[in-house]
Amino acid sequence: MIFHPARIGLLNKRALIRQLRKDGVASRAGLARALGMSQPTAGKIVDELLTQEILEEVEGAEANGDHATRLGRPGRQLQLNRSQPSFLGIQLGVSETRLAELPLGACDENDWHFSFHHDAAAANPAAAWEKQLRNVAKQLRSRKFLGVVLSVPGIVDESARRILFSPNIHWSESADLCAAIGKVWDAPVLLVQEERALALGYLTLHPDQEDFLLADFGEGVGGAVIFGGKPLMHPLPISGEFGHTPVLGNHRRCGCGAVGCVETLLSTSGLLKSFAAAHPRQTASWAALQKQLAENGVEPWLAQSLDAAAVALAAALNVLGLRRVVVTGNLTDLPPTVLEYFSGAIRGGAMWARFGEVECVSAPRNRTAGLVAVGIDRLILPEAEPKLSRGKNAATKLVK
Amino acid sequence: MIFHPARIGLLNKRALIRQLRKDGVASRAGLARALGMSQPTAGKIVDELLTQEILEEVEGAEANGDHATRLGRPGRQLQLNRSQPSFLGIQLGVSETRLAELPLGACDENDWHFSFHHDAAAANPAAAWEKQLRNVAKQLRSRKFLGVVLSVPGIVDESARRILFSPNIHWSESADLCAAIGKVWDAPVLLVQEERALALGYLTLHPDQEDFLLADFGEGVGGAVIFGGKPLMHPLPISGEFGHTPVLGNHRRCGCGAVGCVETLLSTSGLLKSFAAAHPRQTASWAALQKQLAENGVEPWLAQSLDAAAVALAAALNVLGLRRVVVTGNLTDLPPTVLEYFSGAIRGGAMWARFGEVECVSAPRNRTAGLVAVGIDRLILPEAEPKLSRGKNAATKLVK
DNA sequence: ATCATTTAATTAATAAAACTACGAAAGTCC
DNA sequence: GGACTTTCGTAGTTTTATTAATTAAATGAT
Repeated sequence: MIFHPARIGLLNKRALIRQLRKDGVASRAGLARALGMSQPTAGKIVDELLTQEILEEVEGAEANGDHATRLGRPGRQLQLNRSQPSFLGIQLGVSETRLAELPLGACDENDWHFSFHHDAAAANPAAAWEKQLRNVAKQLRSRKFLGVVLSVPGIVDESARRILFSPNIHWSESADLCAAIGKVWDAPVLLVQEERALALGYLTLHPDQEDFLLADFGEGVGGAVIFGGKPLMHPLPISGEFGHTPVLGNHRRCGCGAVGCVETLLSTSGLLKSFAAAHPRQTASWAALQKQLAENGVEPWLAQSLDAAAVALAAALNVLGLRRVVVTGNLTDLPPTVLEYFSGAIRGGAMWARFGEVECVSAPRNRTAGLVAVGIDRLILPEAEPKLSRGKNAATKLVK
Repeated sequence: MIFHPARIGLLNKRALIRQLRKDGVASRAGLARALGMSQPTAGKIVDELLTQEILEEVEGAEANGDHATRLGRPGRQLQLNRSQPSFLGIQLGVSETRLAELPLGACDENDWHFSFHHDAAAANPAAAWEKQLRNVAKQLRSRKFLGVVLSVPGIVDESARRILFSPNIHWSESADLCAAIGKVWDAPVLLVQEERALALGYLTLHPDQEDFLLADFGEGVGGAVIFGGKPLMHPLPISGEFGHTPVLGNHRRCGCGAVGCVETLLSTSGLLKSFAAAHPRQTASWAALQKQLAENGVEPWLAQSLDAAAVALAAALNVLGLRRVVVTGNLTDLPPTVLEYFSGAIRGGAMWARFGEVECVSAPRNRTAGLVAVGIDRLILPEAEPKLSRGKNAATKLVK
């Protein structure tokens, strides 16, 4: 990326919004201080964002943060616009799609306003899906959005907005869901890999934690890395996929086509399968599993699976130089001893544990916050368009 | 990092030098084209770098690259200064230290001009080392360098210039080697983790390959990641350490304090140990190992070790979204079947192998090129000094 | 109640860096 | 030798952020 003056304004604007997302509420002066820019600059950016209705002034708010002062003229506090929905968030689940109208600021809670079940038996599931979308569209208060953000599990090419591989929602691979959404709502459509959205959601709610690996356990097992406060982006449309690391000695077939993946052991169905194998007489239900583990602690079959996943995670931590794992999904829904064991196993393999603390925390899934973060990053602040800069000189020359 | 006009010039200068390192030789116009900047800008930057003697004009050279044209006024070709050494490179090995005077451009070959063995038995090994440095200094043609770059194996805090942990050169941990160098040569001293230097060296010689994981096998086992043409930098002073990922079922003690690390299986000594265990009657020498493998192919004991390392690497590839592994060190010194087996094992665990090509190539170690790359990046172009920008406003305020 | 103090926000002038446009220089091709 | 093409440098413009100075709005002491 080449920098010219016309571009750097955007970068500072981006930094300011990011800071404001961290602080929640801040004044022009506070932002300037935190970012190391001059007050006139911060003021000018804020004014611009106010006219765009991306920010709004907040009345009764007091300055928070370290620099809380009582003296002097009080700053006019600012926040990301909460008064109106800016984005439409859509979560494509395995059997269900959920939708929510999302304002730019403050979506701590995971309240999805609409949902419908998929009709996988339909002749054309994608068409049926689009029809249900239209149905929802009628019920929405707002017609117009800054953008629509769709989160999808599996392997996703976010820039090309294509679903490359989705073992549990196969029908979504051939369908161009973004195009379908574009037909229903007249707004730019963004596609996000699900775990990346979860990681960004965690980041929004814990803005101080700028480096971690999020590991999500559900129908599948996957993850995402936040590195320096930003999602680790990748040359390939694949990343965070520790769940498809093979476990030596494990021979279960995985949905991805390989054999022995971590996912076959620790996905919901994988856990139940192992549970059933270890306790043939019990009903292999999630409730029974919870009860069994609550009574007996981490049984050997589970310990082995956790050890294997921990090695894959530790390998990633060691290579990336991270020290924090955030666990979401089904593992957080089992007795706490399970997560304790898992934490210990990760620490055992993470090299940094020999020098300092390695943390492994559990967290609820925070999709909405993540979807908003994606929308802000990619729509409000169209950061890098290297084509634009490069194309102007290089491309025309080449054509010629 | 906050951007103001005074800063962005550096970024473009950095981009230009990087491009020139890629191309080897290029004209002002060619650089402007490649980088998408205007010709006046490129010209101005080049002029500045010429007066600093970082670049030099080259006489008889023809334009190379895709855009080779015969028409029009021929461009004056430029290259990184080769006519005089700019950096002093020092490689701290286990038993030996090697030194080389390095020009900015063109150090394809690994010719080290000076070397000496360590006196580990000395009462004060660090002082003995410094003395030997002085000895070398007398023999050097050049007294004055832009900088001295020291590469060290182990765990290194590059910004603090401290060696935190070096299992094979323990005496280096307590000694402040950079300070010692600073006493001998009056120039800024940079510290680089060895594998990172190797990775940067590979990048210099293969500038088109911007994303890969380098895995080095020697006295220890370690690696480094190049991500988007830059070394993946890390919040912790630790990264690339796939060698210290535990292998389930392996109980060898590792120099790092843990048990079962990959390194205990695939370091030179680890390989010989396994070889000896598998063939008690043979002499456990490297030559014997080579011979045995050349005759018998990859034996089961080796296959197991390679499989384990491959899983750790695959986990990292999957999480990072990479598709290329560059192998250096002792593994490249064994019969080719070994690397073939290893490649296959990595492909088996790398998820991208199900969708496209995963490459695993071997390469010689290229330290000198890496040391130069480090010197250029950190000395000639002092990129990010967030303190500077931030401190001016924030710090003074706080003090006050 | 008034005034000094402190912090916030705005305005004006300055500096840095990149861009476009134009023209001179230095080759090739006919 | 002239037409053409490409390179390189100069001049003037634009964008952006900075510093310095000014106005605004609160607290606290006399």
